[in-house]
Amino acid sequence: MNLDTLNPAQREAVEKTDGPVLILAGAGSGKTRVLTTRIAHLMEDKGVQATNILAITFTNKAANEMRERVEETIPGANTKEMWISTFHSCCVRILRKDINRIGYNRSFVIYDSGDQITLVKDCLKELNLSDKVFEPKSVISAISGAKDKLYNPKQFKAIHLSDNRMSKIADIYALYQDRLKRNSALDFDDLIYKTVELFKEEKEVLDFYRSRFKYIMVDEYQDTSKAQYELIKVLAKEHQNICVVGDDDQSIYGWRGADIRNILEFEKDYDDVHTVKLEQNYRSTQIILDAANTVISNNIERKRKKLWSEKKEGELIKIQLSDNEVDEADFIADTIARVARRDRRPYKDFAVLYRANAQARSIEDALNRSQIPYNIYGGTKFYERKEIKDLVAYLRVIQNPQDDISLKRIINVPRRGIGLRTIEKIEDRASLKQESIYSVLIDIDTNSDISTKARASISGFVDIIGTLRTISTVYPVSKLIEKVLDTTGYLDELEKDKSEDSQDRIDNLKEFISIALEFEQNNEEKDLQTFLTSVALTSEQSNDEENDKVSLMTIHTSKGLEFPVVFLTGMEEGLFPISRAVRSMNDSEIEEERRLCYVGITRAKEELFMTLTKKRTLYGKTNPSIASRFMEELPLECIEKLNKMEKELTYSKANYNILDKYTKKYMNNVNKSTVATNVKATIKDSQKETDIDDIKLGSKVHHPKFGIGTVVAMVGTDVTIAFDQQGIKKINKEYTTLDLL
DNA sequence: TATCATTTACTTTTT
DNA sequence: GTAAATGATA
Repeated sequence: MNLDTLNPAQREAVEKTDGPVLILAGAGSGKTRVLTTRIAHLMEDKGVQATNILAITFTNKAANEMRERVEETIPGANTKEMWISTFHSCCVRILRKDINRIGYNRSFVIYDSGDQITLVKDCLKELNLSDKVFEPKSVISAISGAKDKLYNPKQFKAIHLSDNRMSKIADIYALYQDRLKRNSALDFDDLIYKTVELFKEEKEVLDFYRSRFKYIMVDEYQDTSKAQYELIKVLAKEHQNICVVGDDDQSIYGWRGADIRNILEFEKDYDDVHTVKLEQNYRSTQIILDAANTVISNNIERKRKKLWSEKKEGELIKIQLSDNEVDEADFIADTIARVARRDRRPYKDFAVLYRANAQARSIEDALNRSQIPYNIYGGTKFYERKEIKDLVAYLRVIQNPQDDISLKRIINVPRRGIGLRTIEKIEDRASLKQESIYSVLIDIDTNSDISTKARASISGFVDIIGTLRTISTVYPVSKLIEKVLDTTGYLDELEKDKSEDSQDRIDNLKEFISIALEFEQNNEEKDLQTFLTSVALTSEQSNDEENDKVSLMTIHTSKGLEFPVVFLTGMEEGLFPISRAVRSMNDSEIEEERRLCYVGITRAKEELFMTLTKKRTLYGKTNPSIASRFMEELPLECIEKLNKMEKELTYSKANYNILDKYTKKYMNNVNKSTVATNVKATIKDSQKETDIDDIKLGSKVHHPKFGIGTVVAMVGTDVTIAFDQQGIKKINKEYTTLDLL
């Protein structure tokens, strides 16, 4: 194995194969190259068998890339025996083999976040808890946090004994787990949690994998959770041949359970850790690196490192201030067109990055206007579309009829006259008998409290599922899907409706069939269960990367990618760093935002543009902007302002306080008025309109529906009015006729 | 029970 | 601004 092309640090990281190794790999320092070379070195020079290697990544994409590159490095290597996979698919593989030892069904289904919400709602109903007080989303994030930290419901309850709300959530957690098990389902967090549990409880299983995985490598280690950390630790316990690669400065998934301490304290957790820092950057110009280094140096909690490059200084970072998001987008489109022409760059050299998906729209519009082709990454995912989820629910029920959540989703889709009342009755019966809904459906005839009509529909449904179940064992998945769409009448229903929307849905379903066909071609195991697993664990949409298009994505999504020209947009307080207005951010949240900014800057190879606006409309509300504090952290010698920045706009303590006050006041008004009433106060198509400028704070007005009131607040296009009879209401002045008194 | 109107939420999301 | 969830009505 020739290691001469590596730099000294990279070479050290490759050659130090035994014992714990921490590789701190800065952005663009060639870490994938180091990892693949290391695997090749293990096999070629150290005689390690492929079966003894475990390489863990976070994305399927990274796993595939790594496997391909190992194959390139050692042609003919038998990489099939090597486990190069994501945490989740690695765990599924382990669990499918042995989860029955801890009381689960080996043919479990995997629930996505949508299913989780449905299940939590069911649990809330059963516990008679309000979903207003216990918002399903926040309940799930609490449960997910608990699982990431390896707390079972009992432990979770014990920790939060003094906290009433949290201890109620612990009860929900307990029921939630119970229901998952009864449905033969695991959620994403369970995949990790249950594997750790399996290893803890079944020594035999643990020993098997311990002796198999003699060399373990973990990529993106800064993103591991406590549970993932524990999983690796327990596997590596004996041989200690564990190599983790990561960059604490690129830890941007703290909100998803990633525990940055895992990487910061790796040296404490293992004995005799060999640490290698990869600081030479092969990606960006020195100016871009200087900017990135300076910004990130404002973080306190980090391992010191400084990226350097042999590349030339390069272009200054250009900063553009626009009036609003439309102008910002136009600037981006114009600049792309100009630079593409000037430097003869293909469109795929450009990326437009933003903090929130909602920003994409205006950019899309501008690119469309300029006829610049683009690809959007992220947003609503393919598998989250209603029709796809319905279809997947059918497939799941076929594979595992115990899956109540999926069954309830499709029992009346398309409508077959099994209404809410009937379902409720069946559910009651199921929980009484501690059985699955499907088993109640099967002997529905013995059920007297259900109408004959409903009973007929139900046995029709049971017949359909029964037939499909029989077919499923012999048909390939693509054929099975066609059968499902056909026999359930799902496709018919869509075809009857001639709307554009339905045509889109039909196209999506066809797309799903071709995904199934592709699956059949690429996999040795072609059964339904394997297909469903792959659907659950894959979210990447096949964006045609071959094409010459500009890339639009969030900064999160851009991690690990690089582009010659990058636009970082919306560099404004409140948007980046983002804040949820009411609650101001704490230091660690700001540090994570700053790391995100670091990730964004370091995506650029040659040119970087940063854009911001004077005022921005987001979610239908227009607010004045203040420059992001990260702009102030850029070294002056690295930047060039394309237009003059106004003083009020720059980030400073004083300006920030003004914004803060404004935001608080704004939030107060919104809360008060929306809490006070549920009555709609918007009237469209009004004949005449009162000139809005005439209305001032304290004005007496007459509203056609609510009568006389006083204006107590005005924000954006919303007027909040205290009515004499109806209480406080928020009214959109653009759509309402108000008579000034 | 189905459909329409109205309200509500809305950061990021590798699996 | 907008999709999805909820609530009111036929």
